[in-house]
Amino acid sequence: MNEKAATIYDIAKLAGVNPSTVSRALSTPGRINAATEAKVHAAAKELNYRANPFARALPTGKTRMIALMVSDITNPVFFKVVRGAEKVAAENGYTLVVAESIESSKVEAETLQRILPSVDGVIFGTTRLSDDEIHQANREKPVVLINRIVEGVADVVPDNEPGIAQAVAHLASLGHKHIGFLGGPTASWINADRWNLLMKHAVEAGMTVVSIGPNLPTVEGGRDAVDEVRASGVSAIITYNDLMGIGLLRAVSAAGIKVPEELSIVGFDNIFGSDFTSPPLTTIEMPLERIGGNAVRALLATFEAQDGTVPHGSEETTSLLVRGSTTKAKA
Amino acid sequence: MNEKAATIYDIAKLAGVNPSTVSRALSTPGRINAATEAKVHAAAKELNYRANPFARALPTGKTRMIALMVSDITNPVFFKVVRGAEKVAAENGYTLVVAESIESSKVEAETLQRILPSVDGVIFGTTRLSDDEIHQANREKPVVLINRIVEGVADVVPDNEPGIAQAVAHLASLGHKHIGFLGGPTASWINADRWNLLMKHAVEAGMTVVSIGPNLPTVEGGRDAVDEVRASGVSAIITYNDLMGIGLLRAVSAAGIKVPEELSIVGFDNIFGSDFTSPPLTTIEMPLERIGGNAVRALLATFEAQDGTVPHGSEETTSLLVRGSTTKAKA
DNA sequence: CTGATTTTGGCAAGCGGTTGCCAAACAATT
DNA sequence: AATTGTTTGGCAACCGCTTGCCAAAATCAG
Repeated sequence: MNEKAATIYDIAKLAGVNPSTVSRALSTPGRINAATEAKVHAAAKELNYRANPFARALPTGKTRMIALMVSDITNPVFFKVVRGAEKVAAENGYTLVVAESIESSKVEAETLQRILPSVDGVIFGTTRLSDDEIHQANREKPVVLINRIVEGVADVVPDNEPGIAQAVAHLASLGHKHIGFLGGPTASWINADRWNLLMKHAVEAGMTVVSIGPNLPTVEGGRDAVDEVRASGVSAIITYNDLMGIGLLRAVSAAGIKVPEELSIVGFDNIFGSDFTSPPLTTIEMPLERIGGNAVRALLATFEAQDGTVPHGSEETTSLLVRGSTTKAKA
Repeated sequence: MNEKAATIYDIAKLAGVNPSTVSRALSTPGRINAATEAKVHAAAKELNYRANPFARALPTGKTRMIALMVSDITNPVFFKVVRGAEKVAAENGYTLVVAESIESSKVEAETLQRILPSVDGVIFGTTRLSDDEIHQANREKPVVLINRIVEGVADVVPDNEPGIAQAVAHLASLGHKHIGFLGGPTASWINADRWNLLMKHAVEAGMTVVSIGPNLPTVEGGRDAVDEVRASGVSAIITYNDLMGIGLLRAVSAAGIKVPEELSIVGFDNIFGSDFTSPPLTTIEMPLERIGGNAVRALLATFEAQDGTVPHGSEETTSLLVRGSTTKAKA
């Protein structure tokens, strides 16, 4: 429980050199004589030395830790994002701190305050923070936003358009004329983006499209939309996310409406479990793991960039994944 | 991006006192005069002071960070564990670092080495590490194990027995005589525990029980068991976890076997999505969120305990959650 | 009102690294 | 061989906070 870790002073003594030499041998390869360097490394190995990250962080200000803030860690959308981020962070010798804001901007702000001093930068999953608060954070430490665009702040947002275009084309080819969009959080940038793109493509395809909700972006939110969906008379509906799609699918089936024969449903994200339903949910896939990884890469890039430029967007894209919840519109 | 944070020296200057007084005012309430303390607090507020956690960690050795190691962060079993742990950690002013070992003991050992110096203690979700490696880690920093018991190391393991007893009783009351257990990782302590308890209770209930697999503890692992399950002739099967249960349910249905009429299936854990299937999976519920929270509490307790005692077990228990995947055995 | 006791707050030494500066040692140049 | 240029590695200050020690100030007893 209490083996005291070796310090550079221990190594210095063992190797018969000055602590500063040890420091340089370990963190500035080439700065000192190769033979001395080898001797120091040998001593370090022998003592099973691992640098105290705090002692290192003090003078340099660099902690090699990155925070990833998510609104709800039990939301499966984040699983793969976290994995992708964790993987890239570890590859680069960084440690990822995952924090949850429990869908509350107050908690999020507090957590941010608690964590900010400990990390070199922050990635916001879906944040509830205002643009101002984000700018404020960005003034202290580099920030990367996932699925949101704020002027002057780095972001990673995949292109929603291909997936939506494909989904619309898919529904059009199945004869759907009047479709719906079950909306999620109105404050959400991505919700607006998806809705706007859907309108654009639906109109271009000669369909009419209506907005339903907005509801909570959860299974319950989907379930609660069944009356409104039914009342709207649409033959197909695209939901803000899979959670809502799954909730809707299950509630609608329970109400005796056949999916997909009487109602086609398209989700968004391809989360874990979206293929567990009967029928399995047709969905627009987001490359979540790559998004998480790219967010970390973007953050690391801002660490390098002394010119203050911030990376934007992403080469990532979305695409339709046709499963069982869509079929021909009833004649 | 670069606003330099205020230090206790800035506060000291503003409040007209010595830095050490500031330090005491902030971290040892009552140590100094109430008026002075108030003055310091006012100054701190004004400068928007937040202590540099690294500077604090250096002399004290306490980082107020806890690591939670999980084998696979995309495994839904961990979502709630992480949430519970994060919540309790935050409540106590600790920051949770979640690390993933990608189901590899090599990665796990490396990650552990990287993280250990930064944290006050470690919680192992399902670890692949050997008892020796765990003891080694426990020698450096306090360790808490979830779902595993190792001599001399603190653990949080809920009682599997009630849930299994209830599941057996449930199946017995439905007329099942010959049941199966689809096993997961053989090296897993909890897999053995579940199997042993199942044998005990099945025998007591006058049933026969066979072990099938072991397979991977994933949806694929469940899917791959369909032939063996079919060959075994069991009328009901309990799977090591829900992932396997879901995989089996879907594969078996796809093969034309009706669930639950021809085969009853009981999962384990009640993970996210286990109610998405048709029929929804009957499962033995684990109080995952509480387990995560209790693991953190256990760790915090060892921080306090100077006598080196380690907490064991948990008041948490398991219970059967009957949904749609179980019914009467065919006559 | 004086001596003893308790409060209060300053001083300074760390915690374990990093790094600018400099001198000694060595190599290269004429 | 003398001079200039490079390496190499030691010294010491510093990062921001904590804490043991001590003296001055305030409080309490007698």
